[in-house]
Amino acid sequence: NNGSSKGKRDWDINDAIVPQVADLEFDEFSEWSDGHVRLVYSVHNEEAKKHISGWAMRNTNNHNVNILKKSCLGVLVCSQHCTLPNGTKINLRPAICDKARRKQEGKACPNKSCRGGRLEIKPCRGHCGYPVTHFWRHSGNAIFFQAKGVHDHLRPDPKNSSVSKRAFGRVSLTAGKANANLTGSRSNSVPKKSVIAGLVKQVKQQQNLMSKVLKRSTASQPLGHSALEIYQFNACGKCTTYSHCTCSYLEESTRAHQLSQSSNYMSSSWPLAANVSEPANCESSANVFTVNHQHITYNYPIYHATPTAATAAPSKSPSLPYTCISELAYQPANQSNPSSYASNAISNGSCQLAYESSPQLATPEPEFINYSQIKHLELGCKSETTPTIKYNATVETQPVASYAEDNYDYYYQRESNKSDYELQHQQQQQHQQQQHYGNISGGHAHYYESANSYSGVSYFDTGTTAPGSGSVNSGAIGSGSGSGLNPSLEHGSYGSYYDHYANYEQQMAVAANGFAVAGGTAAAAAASAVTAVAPPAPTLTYHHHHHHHLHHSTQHAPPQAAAHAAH
DNA sequence: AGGTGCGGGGAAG
DNA sequence: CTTCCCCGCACCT
Repeated sequence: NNGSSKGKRDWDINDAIVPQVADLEFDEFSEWSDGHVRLVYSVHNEEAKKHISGWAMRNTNNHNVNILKKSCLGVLVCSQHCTLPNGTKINLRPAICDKARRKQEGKACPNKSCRGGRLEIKPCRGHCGYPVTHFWRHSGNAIFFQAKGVHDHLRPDPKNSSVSKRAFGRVSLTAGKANANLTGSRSNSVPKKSVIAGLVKQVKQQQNLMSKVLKRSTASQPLGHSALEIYQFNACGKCTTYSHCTCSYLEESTRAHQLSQSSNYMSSSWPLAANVSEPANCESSANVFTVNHQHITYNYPIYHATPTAATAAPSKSPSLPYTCISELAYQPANQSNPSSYASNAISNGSCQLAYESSPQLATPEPEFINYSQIKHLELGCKSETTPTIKYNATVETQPVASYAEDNYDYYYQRESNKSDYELQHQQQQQHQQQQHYGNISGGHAHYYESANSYSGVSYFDTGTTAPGSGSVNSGAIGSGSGSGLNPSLEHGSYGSYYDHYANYEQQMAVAANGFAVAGGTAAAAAASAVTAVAPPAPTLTYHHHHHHHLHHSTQHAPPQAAAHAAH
């Protein structure tokens, strides 16, 4: 379904209304989705239900119960960047749990031939210098997935890989068979393991201290890299901030990126590297970090994906790569050839998205935007000057379906990323006389087991544009969990699983009634169904202290919702 | 023990 | 005031 089903992906995770997706059009689960991907899974998709990813994604609290946001933790690499016998690099999956991850850091490199290497996090900065983020949203019979950013690191090995086991399996630094093996093999060069252990301990303590002291300032930079350093690795070298970097991004760029990254990863490699100095340059395709510029589009998708927008979207030439929205807005679609991205990448200053350089783990973008409210942003990015968006936008303002950019499929249809990356990975492996390690190649399907009884669904809309939404109004709450469209979707034990957002959607549908019709019968049905309810316009608010939920001035969605909103 | 998600609360801008 | 992230908790595997 690469690029094919048009309209299918004409949505953004933040849209008030996400399109309904026919059962037949659900995507196959993508464990390694990379790049700007939007996928729609069935609510019956076990992996999707678990929000699984091959990447080490950790939950980041965005105080939006309707959209789960996760950010990439990167990979664990050897501080010495040693090479395994098979020619690959240490590339382990960081533990999701903070505590566990902390324990991982500083551990001895599991590579027997490595001398003194220790594991350290190579943070993901694939999204404008920030970690790649994944968003999950349950709606109707579908689970919407959206990824932002392109991982600037290799795929981590599965947790149960041999290397991983050696690294983390009950092996302490001072004792244990595996460790004994490791240190034994290099004992001739390394004086005493106790020394290593001591060093590691030191490092760990230092890290702890650092994290204590510096806390937020280093939060997103576990290794204590300055914003400048990050910049050097992610910005184009021309722009003073990410905000200003207008390097564009193409599908093809991913490949280039991945490949170059791979090689770079092999040779130089941050964070250890003393050659951190080499600033990425847009023009230089050779430069690993050049491609790291996913920009504004991530945060302010060009699309306003309402059913209408989706269908009514005029088909502009899918020529432009990822660029600042402003560029997209202003540049004529003149290059249908992705390979030209390099040259295209240099446009400067048009985008002024003001991502502050403050280190943050998660992406700086607004968590939940009613894009109907921020149409203008498409031109202004997140400009400092522009008062920007108000996230407490209300339904009063109608979504505008007129500015849909149909470059979407081109931009966001990133199914190819996967193969791109695999390509890269493969190449790397072949490049080094690939031996075994079948488990880290694309070979294995999912190293997560599917559980039938998973009940941890949190992000669920009964809304969408799905028809037969008799339960829409009261639905999404508790038991029924919505119109029987998803019988298997139980709301588990987490009390807060139901969707106000759904209601919001409904109301948006009402508000947008006029144009929603174009969305098709389904949408229309939903819209009209809701119309009957005619709920007061809910306010999408993000400032109710930390409870960024939808607040409905009144409830047509009684108890739970009320309780929830009561926060 | 680790993965996952929720949500409080502090901190920064 | 808004936004972000750390951290602890609860629950699950």
